[in-house]
Amino acid sequence: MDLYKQLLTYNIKPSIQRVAIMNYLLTHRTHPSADEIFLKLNKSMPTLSKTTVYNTLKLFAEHGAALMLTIDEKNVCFDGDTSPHAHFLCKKCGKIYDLPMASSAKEVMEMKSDGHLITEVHNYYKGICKNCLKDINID
Amino acid sequence: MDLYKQLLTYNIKPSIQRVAIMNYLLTHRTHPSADEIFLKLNKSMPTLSKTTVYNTLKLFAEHGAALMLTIDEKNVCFDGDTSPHAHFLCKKCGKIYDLPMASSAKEVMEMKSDGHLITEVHNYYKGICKNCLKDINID
DNA sequence: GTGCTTGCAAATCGTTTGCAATAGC
DNA sequence: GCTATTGCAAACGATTTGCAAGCAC
Repeated sequence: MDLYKQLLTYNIKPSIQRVAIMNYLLTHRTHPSADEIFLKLNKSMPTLSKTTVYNTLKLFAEHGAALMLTIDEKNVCFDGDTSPHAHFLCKKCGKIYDLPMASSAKEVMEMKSDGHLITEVHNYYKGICKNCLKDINID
Repeated sequence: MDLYKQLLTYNIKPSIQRVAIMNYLLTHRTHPSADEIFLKLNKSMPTLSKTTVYNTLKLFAEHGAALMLTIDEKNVCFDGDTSPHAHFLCKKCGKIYDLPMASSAKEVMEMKSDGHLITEVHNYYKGICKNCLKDINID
């Protein structure tokens, strides 16, 4: 399995659980919370514990294998896509969408960092998504 | 008192508690959490309740009188400065600093919003602040 | 005196911790 | 066998809720 190697490149020892969680992240680009991942995977892996999901996601984030998003004030969410991109949270339906990151956002910010060492860039946008806008217009 | 009028411009009925909390936000630009505000104000207002602090901050955020920041995964923080600017969280000392927002970040993003209606822009940066960097270099 | 605001106590819920059982080299 | 990983149950802590008392116009 390919995910095995991929975890190793991040210096993460692969285990059944870790591979399953990474696989979930990469095949479900919905920016799930730890609880969502647990609930879904628990169906096919009944012995999986919530603790392991939390431990694993934290490990992934620390090793750069996943992004930890704090866009939603209720839950921390996770993203298996670590390439630079922005996120949009719909305040109506709660979905998180990917958006392209403003092209030079990273470079511009390094100039404006005021002497701080920046290691993470998070661009969050909030509002009403196009699907919810549609529903509102119909009303 | 000036804050009285200011709250009214946001359609917020001023009360002793609300004025005190807004005053704290405007005189302490440290991006405090609800709990921090409560602990500080409680000294001079012993009857103030934590519930009121939470209610008030939520009200402020809904009326655009303050920003609700989710940069820190532990606590929601609040900012009385509602002008467009970015935030930097130091992973070592936990302090949140203000940074100028990349000049055209807002405009660029409206072009790239993919049909969603954007009402809030949050630019978060994380890393090590210049003061903590200094300490590390001395070691 | 009606409606909004406050404040207390309890509940909620996402997340973390302690620790024993287990798996992998 | 030793070390890292897992999983359960309990703890934790930030935030919310229910509701009664207080305040303002």
